[in-house]
Amino acid sequence: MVETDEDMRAPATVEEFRLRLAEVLDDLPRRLRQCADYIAANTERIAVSTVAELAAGAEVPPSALMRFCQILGFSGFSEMQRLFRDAYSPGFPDYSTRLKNLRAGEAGSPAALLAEFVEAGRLSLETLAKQADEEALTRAVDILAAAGTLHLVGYRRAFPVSSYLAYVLEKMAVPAMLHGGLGKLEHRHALRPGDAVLAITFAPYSEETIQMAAEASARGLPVVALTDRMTSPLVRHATAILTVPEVDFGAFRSLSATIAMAMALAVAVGTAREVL
Amino acid sequence: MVETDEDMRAPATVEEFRLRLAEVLDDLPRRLRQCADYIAANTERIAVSTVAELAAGAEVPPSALMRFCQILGFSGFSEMQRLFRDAYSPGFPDYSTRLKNLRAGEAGSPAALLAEFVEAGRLSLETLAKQADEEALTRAVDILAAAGTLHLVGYRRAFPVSSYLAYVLEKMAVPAMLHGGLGKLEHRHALRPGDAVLAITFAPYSEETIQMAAEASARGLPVVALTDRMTSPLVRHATAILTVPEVDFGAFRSLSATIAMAMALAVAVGTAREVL
DNA sequence: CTGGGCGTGGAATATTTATTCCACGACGGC
DNA sequence: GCCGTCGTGGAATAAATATTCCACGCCCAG
Repeated sequence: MVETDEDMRAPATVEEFRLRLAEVLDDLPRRLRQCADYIAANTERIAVSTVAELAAGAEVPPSALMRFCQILGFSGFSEMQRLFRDAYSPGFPDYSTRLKNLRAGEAGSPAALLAEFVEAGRLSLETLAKQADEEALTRAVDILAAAGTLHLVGYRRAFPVSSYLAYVLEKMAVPAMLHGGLGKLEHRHALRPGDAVLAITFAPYSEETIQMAAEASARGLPVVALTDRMTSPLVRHATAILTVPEVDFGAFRSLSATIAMAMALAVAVGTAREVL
Repeated sequence: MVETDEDMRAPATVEEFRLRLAEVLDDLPRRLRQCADYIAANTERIAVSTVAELAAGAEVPPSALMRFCQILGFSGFSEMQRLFRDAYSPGFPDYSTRLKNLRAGEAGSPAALLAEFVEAGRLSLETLAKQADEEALTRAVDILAAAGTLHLVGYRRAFPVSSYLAYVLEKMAVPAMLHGGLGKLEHRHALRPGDAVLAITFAPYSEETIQMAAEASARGLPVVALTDRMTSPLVRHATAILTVPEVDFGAFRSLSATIAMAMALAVAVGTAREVL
């Protein structure tokens, strides 16, 4: 029973545990690697889970997780768990308590800011869930699924959303073209018959986006608008209108709801097109 | 089997649990009273202890504690424990499974998809609030506030985040340079002494981002990593590490938590710099 | 006192959970 | 292309843990 190249003693603190984890990470076979990843991402759950639960989370059989514990230097899962159970400090039982705690820090502290953004995002999502216009969404999907190339238009704050859409659509093999953002390039001539435009803008609305939408609608191309309210200047040019309620924190917008909407749109369009 | 004067259903939340506890406290025989006292004082240990351990703590035999659980309305200790384990970290282990089914099941009406993305975002944000590392966040802010130009590195999925950061930082008059994303330009030579790098990447990690971080750290520049887990290859090059838990489904990631973190970072850095 | 009900502890049992073990299969070196 | 090694998953087993059950004794009412 030689201790080949493995460290014999088990980590005694959570910190040691992390180090050990990083240490072994590189040369680990597939399944054990999965364990390491999952455990690293969910360390806090070790204390309150069973082998079976963690193994399921990591998508490995329990025996793999068992071996993993041993490689880390523990005699088995129980020993590893004991480490985390002992170190278990009540943490923060539930979301609202924790949020209060974060906010309580001096105003403007990074943690307090984080709390505000998290809350803003959550509120936005909740509102979106309540008041989403399903009909408009379905219409938008139909339009985009039927079109040739999709033109994604979004400047400034909307650019992160449109660029993400471009990425996701590409993954789904949907032809899409990203306009706006960096190079201020004029792609107007790229609009071709059969194409559709997905225009994204929020107050204060960007002129370029509105013009693009206007141009497309003048040429008879369908325009899907993703914007903040029904009074948006985009509305007059749009064939389908999706509004997302976004709660701002100061001048800063969380984008959570917008991205959720954009993703739903993208995936729906992607699957609809696959079928065709 | 009459339910004399006892409430039949078990508490469903920690709050309900506390109420129930206070409610029964008064008329309780000696041993059960001891249980109640001990449990009230050590509620947080329930999630990570065995019946025997808690019983020992309360100085009662296990069977007494057992009866106590039942009086509270639970079927037994296990059920009570489950309440606290779930409260500690809400189960999204089965979440990715849910999304898989959604795709496989061909179900996805656009509205259903939207609901899923909303839920994923909400979950991500809550988890972020619970397990954010305040210390690391503060460190990251200090580093970035003290630096010259900030280099934002994020390809693919991370690009929306870094581009949003670029936008916000510009608004706050913080000198920042956006790398990666579209033009595949090599900006490596742009790194200058006194600068700092904010690198963003998630599994599967993009090679370019890691190289950039490596380069910076080799030159002695501080690197802040915004990534998904502690096993990220970015970790070895980073001066400060921020991890965000994001419910993730192939290419479809809600990004809510990531953006919340990024925004908090940007605003904190912006205000810190103003003061200087 | 004395009988009945209730609280009690501990021992027996059921159940869950961890851990070991081994046969199979892939992979790489010879 | 064969053999040895190593990774793997699942089934068998061991251990821990929860849960039930019952006999005893205290206390109070009659």
